[in-house]
Amino acid sequence: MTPDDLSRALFDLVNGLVERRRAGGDDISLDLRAEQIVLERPKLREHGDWASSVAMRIAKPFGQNPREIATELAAGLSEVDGVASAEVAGPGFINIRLDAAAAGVLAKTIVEAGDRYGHGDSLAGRRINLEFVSANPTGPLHIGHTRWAALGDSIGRVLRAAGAEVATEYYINDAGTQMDNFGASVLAAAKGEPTPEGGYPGTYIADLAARVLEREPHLLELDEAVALHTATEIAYELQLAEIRESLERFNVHFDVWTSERRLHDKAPDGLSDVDTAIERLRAQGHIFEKDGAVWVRTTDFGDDKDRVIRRANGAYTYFAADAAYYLDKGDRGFEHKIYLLGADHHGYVHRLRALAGAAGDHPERDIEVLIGQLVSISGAKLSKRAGNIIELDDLQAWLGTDALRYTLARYPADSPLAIDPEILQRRTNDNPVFYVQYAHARTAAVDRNAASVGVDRSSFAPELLTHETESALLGALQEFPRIVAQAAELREPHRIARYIEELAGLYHRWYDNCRVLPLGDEPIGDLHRTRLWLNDATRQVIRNGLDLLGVSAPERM
RNA sequence: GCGCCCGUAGCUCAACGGAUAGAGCAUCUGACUACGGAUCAGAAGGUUGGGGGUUCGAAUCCCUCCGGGCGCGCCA
Repeated sequence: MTPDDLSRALFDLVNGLVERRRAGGDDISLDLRAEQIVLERPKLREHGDWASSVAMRIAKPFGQNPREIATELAAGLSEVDGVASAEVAGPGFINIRLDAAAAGVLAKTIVEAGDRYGHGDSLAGRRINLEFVSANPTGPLHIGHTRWAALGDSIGRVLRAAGAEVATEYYINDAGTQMDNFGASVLAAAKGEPTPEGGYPGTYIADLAARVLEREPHLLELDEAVALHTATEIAYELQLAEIRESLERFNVHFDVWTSERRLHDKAPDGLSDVDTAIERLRAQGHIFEKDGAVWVRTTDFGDDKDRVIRRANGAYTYFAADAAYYLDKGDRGFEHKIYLLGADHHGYVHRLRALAGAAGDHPERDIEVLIGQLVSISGAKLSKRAGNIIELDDLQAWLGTDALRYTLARYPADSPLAIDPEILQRRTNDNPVFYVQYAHARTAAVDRNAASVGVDRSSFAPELLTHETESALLGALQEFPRIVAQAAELREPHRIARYIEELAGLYHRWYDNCRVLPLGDEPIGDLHRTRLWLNDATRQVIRNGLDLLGVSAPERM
């Protein structure tokens, strides 16, 4: 008996009700789809395993008191196989309780599904392009990037779990003046000169300069322009490699790395991707020229002003490469593009939407911009090497990948976040990640102990799982696929974290009340063996949930 | 000035338009010679920034005011 089975049964009952009324001459206009029959997990256990508010929703077209409708539906539900009881409560809620066997079989279902439990097809057939971090390759990743890295990677995992085909992408801004300033800074450091105007501060520049000199000992003997180019290229390569390594260590993977330069490269026909992109926008009728510059009429799509795409001096703006990249994503078959941007870039949202519109796509449907607010952390040491920023590498070394990733994924992106490093370092239930990981380690310990005293999985009797902590635990386990689907739909991985925290709590309470191992010389029975299945199922779901967040599920701690 | 985001317990934050707004921390009281006490049981803590509106029902949607963050280049 899954929630889907239950809502289907309820749907049939509602339809039956409508037909009977119509046969009785009532004119009821109700167009109810099965998806609209939502079952909720009541906050209070005494309200049953599942609850539905459908009677209140359809009361108006029925022209009838919601409690009367609920009473009829509840009577029908009580007859459904696996339903122990269905009662009317409050203004017209139907509270449903499953019988123990119907609820308990889930334990075996989960164990058999394994890593796949929780995965679904709610986004099947969708091809989604997910771009995040995309930090300039001119320095180390900082705390802001760290939040988007954790969040973006988890969103990718959740979308895949919901059946979508996802490409995670990192856009490398390796063209433009910031690269010139970067190279000039490195070269100046190599010469022992002070940081030039507009250059990058921080001792990491000096470190890069030393490594550049190692690679190219004759750098300073080169012609100035050649030296600048050489320094820029080698430092760029080293810095980008460092960024990739930081991300890999942080358990964040990108499928595609796109270089902005590549978009400016001339093809054999003399046209770059950027040139082609502008022509494609022109063909759509959204390009005009003014004051010697080339513009995109982004105001047609809600932007507050039109945007220059090619300056009067002939140089392309950042926006031009972005247009080319956007079109490239579409050409590679991604209809849906998600961008994860920091709050300081929210002014760019209208431009991106306008870009989609100007390219002939749907500006609302085909592009989605998620804005992440700032994150702060008290007591973090500022990176001297990178000029008073907080570095990802330092945070990771300080707090650990698991604690950091979990914490950053635990809150919705759109609210500013203040992290307390003291709590993250504690190994008690103050610290949610340890609370959840400990619950997992405990399931593993129970498993080991069960094996050592001979409790095996040779029988499964779900009707024995009657303790209130068991039905509570089963109820939560049942919910996991819906939580994953919802997290994917809303792009909110924090829902996974909140869920596994609740699950861990329910597990600990069950553990305190229901023993898997026999006590003293008590003989091993079906109840012990069945509880071992429930232990396995909980372990599997906690592990699957942690995996969606990129956090490890330790067997021992 | 215009635009986007936020305002919930002392703190950090939850809550598909649903029932008595929930967790953790901090505070107070309890439980180990029983599968890991890194745990569990309980107490206390709120006019969801203010005021209107929409409806069976609003922290959630709309309007307005107050407070905070961020952004408004032929920069990237």
